[in-house]
Amino acid sequence: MGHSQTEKAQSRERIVKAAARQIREGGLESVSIGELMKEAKLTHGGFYGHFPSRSALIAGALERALFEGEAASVAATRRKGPRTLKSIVNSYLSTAHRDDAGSGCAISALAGDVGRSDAEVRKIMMQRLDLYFSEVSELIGPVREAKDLAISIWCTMVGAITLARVFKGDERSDAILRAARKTILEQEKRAQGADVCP
Amino acid sequence: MGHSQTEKAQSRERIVKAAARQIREGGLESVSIGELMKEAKLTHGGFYGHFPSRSALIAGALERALFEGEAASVAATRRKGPRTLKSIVNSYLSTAHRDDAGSGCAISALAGDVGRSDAEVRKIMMQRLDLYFSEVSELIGPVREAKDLAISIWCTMVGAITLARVFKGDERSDAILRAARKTILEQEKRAQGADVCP
DNA sequence: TGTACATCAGTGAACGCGCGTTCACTGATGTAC
DNA sequence: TGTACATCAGTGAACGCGCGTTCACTGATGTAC
Repeated sequence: MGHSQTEKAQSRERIVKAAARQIREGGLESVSIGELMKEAKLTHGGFYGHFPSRSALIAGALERALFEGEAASVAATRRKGPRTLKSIVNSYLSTAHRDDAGSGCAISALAGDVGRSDAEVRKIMMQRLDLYFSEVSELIGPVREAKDLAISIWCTMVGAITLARVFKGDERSDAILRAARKTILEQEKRAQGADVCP
Repeated sequence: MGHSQTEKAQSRERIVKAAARQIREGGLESVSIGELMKEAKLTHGGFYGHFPSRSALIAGALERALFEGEAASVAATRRKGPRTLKSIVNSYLSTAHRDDAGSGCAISALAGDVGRSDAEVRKIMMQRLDLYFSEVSELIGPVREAKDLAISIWCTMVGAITLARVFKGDERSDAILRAARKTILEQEKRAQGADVCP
């Protein structure tokens, strides 16, 4: 093996990709360097040519997982026309998303773990969440308190996926997703018609 | 040391109590038998006189954590008069609860971990969640879709505490709790006045 | 009441295991001449 | 074009460490007579 930048970069890519999936499936602490390097078709010793330590990898994997999770959501919604709050909520609170944590949103998969992690790791997720809050807020439109509603909607979505996964394999799991979808979409309607009704 | 049932039971109590706190602070996997037994003023070998394995302890600790978390909520609300949805939501989504995961609700602390655990562990949390959904549903009152709203409110509460912990130490953390409280209490009002307005 | 024995919660040394990390080495490729 | 050397991504043995678990033992208490 020579030293083309491309080949090393491809190896690193395989490592990070495998780690980004692993942490979403099994949690931040579920990554074993031996297992990870096998998945990347390398041996364990080579790991330290790419990352200074396991914890540096985890930070990188979290960033990647957040990015991939968002990309998956965009792909799922764009397929069905413009990206609206309704299309985001419906794809986020889908059984497909619940059942495939490994390629889904890293917030619902890892917010609990990240809340117990150090400031560096929490900052990575905080920055993403800020983006997401703003995105939803703008989709709600120029309404009083759109930002608060956007934050609350994100809380509901994250809580719903998390609880639906606790109930996985049970009919109550689907009921949780349905209840959350319904409530969120009603809130959006009321917020946008708020100047009309009372 | 003799063999009074009381003394052994007290030891077990110290072990479970320490574990119930530990899992809420550090996650289900954060329990080390050595550390745990030190906290319980015992040596590590004695552990297996109380539990057949580490995973049996974790199931027991989760049950205990759920029970303690609910007791803490009841204590916090009862202090201020009757237990209403408003008092529950305000104590649940308080900075005190966010900042003291170790004695708080085990759902927000551990739902993410439990979602990745085996069926036995998930069942323990599922049963508790069913109770909580019903309790909130009854507090909302005899309204159409009270159960769905109760479920959705629980999703919002769990998501809000989880995300507020990601932002801990930052002003945005308080903003998340505030936004969720506001939205939930508005939803309750609308649900109960739903036959009036439109 | 006093002695001998049974019980059993807890002790602590020892075990095998998997882990993160280090490091001397390999061998394929790129470069210099 | 061909040869000698430099580079460096990846290899795999070895390390120390903490972990869950086992087990022979201790010693305080309860019980039998």
